[in-house]
Amino acid sequence: MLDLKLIRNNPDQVRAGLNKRGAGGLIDELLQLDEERRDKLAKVEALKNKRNVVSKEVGRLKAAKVDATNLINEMKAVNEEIKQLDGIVRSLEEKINDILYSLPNLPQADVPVGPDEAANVEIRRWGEPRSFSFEPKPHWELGEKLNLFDFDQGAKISGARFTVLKGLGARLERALINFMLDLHINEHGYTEVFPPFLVNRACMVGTGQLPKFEEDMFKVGSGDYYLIPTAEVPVTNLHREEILAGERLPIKYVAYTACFRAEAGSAGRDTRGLIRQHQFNKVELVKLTKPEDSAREHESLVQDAERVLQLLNLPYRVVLLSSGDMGFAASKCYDLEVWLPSFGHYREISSCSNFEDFQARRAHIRFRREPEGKPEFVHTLNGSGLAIGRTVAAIVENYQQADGSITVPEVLVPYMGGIKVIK
RNA sequence: GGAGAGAUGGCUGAGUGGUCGAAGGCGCCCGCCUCGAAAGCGGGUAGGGGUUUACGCCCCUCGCGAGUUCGAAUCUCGCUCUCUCCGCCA
Repeated sequence: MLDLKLIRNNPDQVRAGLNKRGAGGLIDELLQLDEERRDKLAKVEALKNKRNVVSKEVGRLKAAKVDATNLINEMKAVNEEIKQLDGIVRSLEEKINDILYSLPNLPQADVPVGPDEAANVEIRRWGEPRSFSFEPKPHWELGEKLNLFDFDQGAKISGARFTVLKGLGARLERALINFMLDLHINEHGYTEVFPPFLVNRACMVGTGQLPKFEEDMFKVGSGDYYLIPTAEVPVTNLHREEILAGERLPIKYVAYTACFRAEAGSAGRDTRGLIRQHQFNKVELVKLTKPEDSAREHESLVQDAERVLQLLNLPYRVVLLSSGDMGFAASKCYDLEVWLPSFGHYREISSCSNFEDFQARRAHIRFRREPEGKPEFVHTLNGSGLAIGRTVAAIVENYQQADGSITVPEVLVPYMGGIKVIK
């Protein structure tokens, strides 16, 4: 959520920023509603002040056994007026909040401007895509042949976009989860968190999934529960409504969770294989930082995610997303794209975003620099480190042999119980 | 699921209709004392919103939401959460 005071004081700057994302149209309406609200608020607060003063006077008169009927009757009339004005103020606030909650974050100055991924900028590449002496097969073919995944059974027990992992396929999934967690915990200094996979609505609003993207979420039962689309939601919201001591920052969490996405609007895309599933596993990195540190922490978060691909020896590139391709809440976002031989190009495997204070303002996550200092909003960041299913796909495809077997990346062998080849 | 108890500031804990945003204690901050520290002494110490060049002033908030009243932390109703006991259960 953007700061209403910032919009009030710098409407042109905000409008320009939002226009980079095609979302600047509501600012004038917002300003008008804001002005009207403040006008009505001043009126109703003056009346409330009068009520408070007179009520105290009534108390004094009664204590002195003096009749106060006139004052009481006068306040009854004032109360009617307060009630009416309060209603107007509340409905104006609802309209203001509806707009504020629907506005995306402002892009940072160095974010390339453009409507979609065509404007993204490649930052760097690591590793050389392997040249095959044979025609490389897609991961779904290799995996089904080796009995690592079963797409038909996934469809039978659940539906489209669900997959059953079996045998060494399930083992590989679990090995990757443990490998990534260990790396980030032991070498990158993150604290492990294992959160619930169901969260309440306030969490979803806090990180920006709601109210705008309800159709992408799975809602559970009659209650207030949502299946998490990413660990970002529960982990960032750990500190919702809190004021943290400044010396605790930066806070760095790593969490393995399953993730659940309705994939509304993705019908027909990536229908084969592990690339786009309703349920997938992911190891997620989350940081809470002081505002002045978030840019630096963003870069180091990307490097922490890159380290996973480097250790797995998977070729990848880092892409800076354009203003139009970034997620709703992001101010700046790097994607890590891994080389997939079956596609013949790079494919997103991690998304590392700096949200600045956008989520913190929604979720009321603040900190105090000094013990007596004023609370300020933290900056929140997160990134996949990495998406497990896409990593499995990348390993299967990049490590495939002519005979259809898969070499296990060296760092994973201990996590695979010493198995070096999947055949 | 059944029965009962509770929810007040960073923590603890008073407060059952009026001057209470809230006593006391702890913690924290500033000062005095000290070579320095501790102890002691004095003062300060919630969040949000509106307004103001500023000092300041005003409004709201005692789990959340309604209601009664001129006036609610205090009374009424609903909800959420926590604790104890029983049942069920991985």
